Amino acid sequence: MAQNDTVTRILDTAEVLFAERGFAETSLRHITSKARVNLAAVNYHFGSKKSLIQAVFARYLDPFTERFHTVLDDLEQRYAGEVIPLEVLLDNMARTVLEVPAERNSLKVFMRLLGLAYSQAQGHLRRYIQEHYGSVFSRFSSLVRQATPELPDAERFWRLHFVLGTVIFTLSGLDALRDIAEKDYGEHVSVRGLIDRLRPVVVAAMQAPLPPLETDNLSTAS
Amino acid sequence: MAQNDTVTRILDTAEVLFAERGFAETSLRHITSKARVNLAAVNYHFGSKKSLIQAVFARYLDPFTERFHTVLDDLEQRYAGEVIPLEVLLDNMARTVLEVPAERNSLKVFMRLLGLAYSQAQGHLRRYIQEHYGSVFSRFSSLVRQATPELPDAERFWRLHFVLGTVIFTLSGLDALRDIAEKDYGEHVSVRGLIDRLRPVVVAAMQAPLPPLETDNLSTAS
DNA sequence: GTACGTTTAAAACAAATGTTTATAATTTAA
DNA sequence: TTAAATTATAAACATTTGTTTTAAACGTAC
Repeated sequence: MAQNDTVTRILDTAEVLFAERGFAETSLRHITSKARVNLAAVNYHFGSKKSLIQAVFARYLDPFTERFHTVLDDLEQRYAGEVIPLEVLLDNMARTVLEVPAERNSLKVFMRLLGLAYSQAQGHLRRYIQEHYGSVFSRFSSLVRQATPELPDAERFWRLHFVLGTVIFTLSGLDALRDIAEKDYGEHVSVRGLIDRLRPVVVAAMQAPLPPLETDNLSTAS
Repeated sequence: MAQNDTVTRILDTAEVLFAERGFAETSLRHITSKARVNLAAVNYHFGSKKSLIQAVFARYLDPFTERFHTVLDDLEQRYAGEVIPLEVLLDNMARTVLEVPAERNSLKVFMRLLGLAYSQAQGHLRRYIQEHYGSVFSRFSSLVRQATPELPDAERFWRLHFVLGTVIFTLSGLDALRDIAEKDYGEHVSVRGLIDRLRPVVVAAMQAPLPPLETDNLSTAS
């Protein structure tokens, strides 16, 4: 057995199980038995379950950030000081997101993991992602800022997260939704088809008219 | 001690802890100790942890569906055969969602629970919600259909879920986002303020131009 | 081939989990 | 007031969890 075969097999199995059932609901014994690997191997190679979770993310996010940085480099060079249009930015991001997991297991797993990273407690994960990959997001949102000068900063911040919510929520719950869509509308939808559907919606969301100024600020509900 | 005091105290504590940490990450001992109630009380009053989770949801969703049905009754009567405009439908739904938890703990908890119901495994919960509250959603989406006749059925289906994703994702992760927004833009945002921000975005998303017809269907990625 | 660092293996550990049981306390009704 | 039903309590139960330990197998360089 090659030296890193165990590590790879653990990661391959873990990412699928995590995506299917969440982090807390997936035991190391489930992972190791399905991967046909000894239980202690996880702690030996990764140190702890937390580190394993982080390693699963790193295997997607490391190549993604690297590629996305060069994509942004290319764009900045091509537009040479000119403002990069919003749709170009969004399209390139989508394309990069699609490319990275294409070689590996599946995009579905990746998006589901991203959704979990948001929704599950796992404070250590949020910290890890923020710390290791926060800079790419900063660079991207700075470009988005130049592309949407008409938006107030706070408004753009919220809309980016609105859009992020749409994408992650949809793609991470894709399986269930796809089943319904296929049953009710007899239509098989691929991930790429979904992204074609998302594009006009996302662009329209970012370019929606500004909300009316809030005159009263006597908000009560927390 | 009043007879149902224990039940109420368990529910009050459980919903907060569930919303903070998720279902699997919240132990019955944590709930009962914080609620100053005996551990066995949960199994005595609710039967199991799963049933407790369902009861937490029922306490929000039962009054919501009841109210929303009468709201829809009123609307149908007021528009008497005429098509109810999309914005009216969305506004009324938002208002109903806001009203129900206003009297109780907080809207934040409710939305966070909804987000968890989607993202956590908890197959029993999805089944429970579908079975008990599926009819309201059916009625609502049928009205949305009449309000957006220009949308193909499948497209409307997906856009409704896009929008649902935005709202649940944003409101369920509200705390973290609000902290950032307040720190970076020095702006305190209330839930109602957020909904004012969401309204134009949601409407724009639903009315976005249709995606181009997909000519090639040779999708590869799963 | 021997010695040494690395990896795998089986077993055991300590802690935490949901649930059940047996008993005590309390409320309810007659 | 007393008998019965309901609710609260403490303890124990049986699993499951992540982690550690100890020893065996493996590979590699001298």
